[in-house]
Amino acid sequence: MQIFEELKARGLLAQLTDEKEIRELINNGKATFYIGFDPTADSLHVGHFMALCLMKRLQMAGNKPIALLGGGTGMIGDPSGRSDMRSMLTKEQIDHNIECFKKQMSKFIDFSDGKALMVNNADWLMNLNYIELLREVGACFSVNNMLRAECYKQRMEKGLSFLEFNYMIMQSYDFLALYKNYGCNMQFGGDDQWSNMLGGTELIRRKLGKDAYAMTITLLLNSEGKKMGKTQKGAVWLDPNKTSPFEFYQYWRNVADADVLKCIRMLTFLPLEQIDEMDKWEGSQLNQAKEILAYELTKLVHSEEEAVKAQESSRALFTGGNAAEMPTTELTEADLTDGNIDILDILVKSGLVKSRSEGRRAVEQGGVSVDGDKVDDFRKLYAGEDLGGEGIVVKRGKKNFKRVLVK
RNA sequence: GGAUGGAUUCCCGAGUGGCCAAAGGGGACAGACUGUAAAUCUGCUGCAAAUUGCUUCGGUGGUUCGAAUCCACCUCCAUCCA
Repeated sequence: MQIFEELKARGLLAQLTDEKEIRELINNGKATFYIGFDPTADSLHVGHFMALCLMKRLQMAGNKPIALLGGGTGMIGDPSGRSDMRSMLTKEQIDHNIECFKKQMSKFIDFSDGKALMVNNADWLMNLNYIELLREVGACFSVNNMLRAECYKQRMEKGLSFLEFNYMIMQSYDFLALYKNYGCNMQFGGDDQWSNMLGGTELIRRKLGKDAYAMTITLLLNSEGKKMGKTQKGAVWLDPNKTSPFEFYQYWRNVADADVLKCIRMLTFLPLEQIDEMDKWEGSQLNQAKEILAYELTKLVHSEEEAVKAQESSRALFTGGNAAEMPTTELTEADLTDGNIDILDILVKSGLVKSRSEGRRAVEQGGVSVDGDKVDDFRKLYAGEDLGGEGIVVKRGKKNFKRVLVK
């Protein structure tokens, strides 16, 4: 099966400007394509991971990827799919985030020997001259058309600043610049980028009279239509310091039945035949599929070793046993009062709850246990000595565990 | 620049001088049931030394015994006019 057919079979393809041409190019390894990443945070997340996988797949098929870091576009902020304005990032934050992105990306994509490129659009966007840009590029855009673009629609009610309105123009200019400088003839991205990407192909056609192509991948939505990879605490990060491999594993272990196969298909590199086989699974058998999903993704993002550890811990914890590998909080003597610490402090310091009030509620509702025993008094004290060595395993709710020990 | 309407807790949204830590809904969290799923039911949802105290209704001042609520100024947003 060729790459284009594989992408299609995995349900990754959303919209394409020219299906025939794109298939021809990527199946024959003739595409030089780019995907843009705006440095909005200091770590990549699951959405970026999908884009990186796409990059990797296409690279393996002989195409040349360009990872575009949005040092310039990050200064503006993409309004697509947003109901309100992004908070403005400073130049320093953006530079820092870019450094973080670079490190993480190098783990996935082979940038050696020019097999892939990494460029920063600050290199050409920051030096643009306003009048020149308006004459050169501004003339090619119809405001009427721009206003019709899907990505601005939901902002028409809430308000859209001129700053953000220009995002599309910057992204289009990127495509033009990459086309000219690197012969980049294709742009890929999430489906929410569609209108921005079309802006680029249109600009290239007008300025150079050349054809360029755009293709979007399906956004990973759960059965409720919400973007996956988000928890109430925020995004599921790829940085192990922001989302530990165990938490990462657990996120995927807990996806809804309706979403497992879709995730396996779209996110893992497992062969399609094997996935089709799993597709027949039903009911509680799907639990196995969830384990596979969680294991495979943890392996891809972190390492095989981390995946094994996370899986073992997870199994042990949920079958009532004790696990060696689990998020741990180390306390010091300074956290103790007269050699003791109360349960609420333990909960707060381990991050299992945000405040003592919340911890108190959790205990009152019977949601807290220590080493398997339910805690029924929120005033309960623990002696420092009891937390030495292996410490204790504190559980809040069904799925939040933390080992707590005193050094 | 002018006119009008608006900003309330995670989100939507009620509240127009005390009975307001603030209705209702959504979400989140916890419990029951389960398969670490979904659905359903129940509880809960500012902070704390917790039958009490403290801090919150865009910001800053003011009126008042008492302000989310009244007044002044400011900031931001929407709609219409330029």
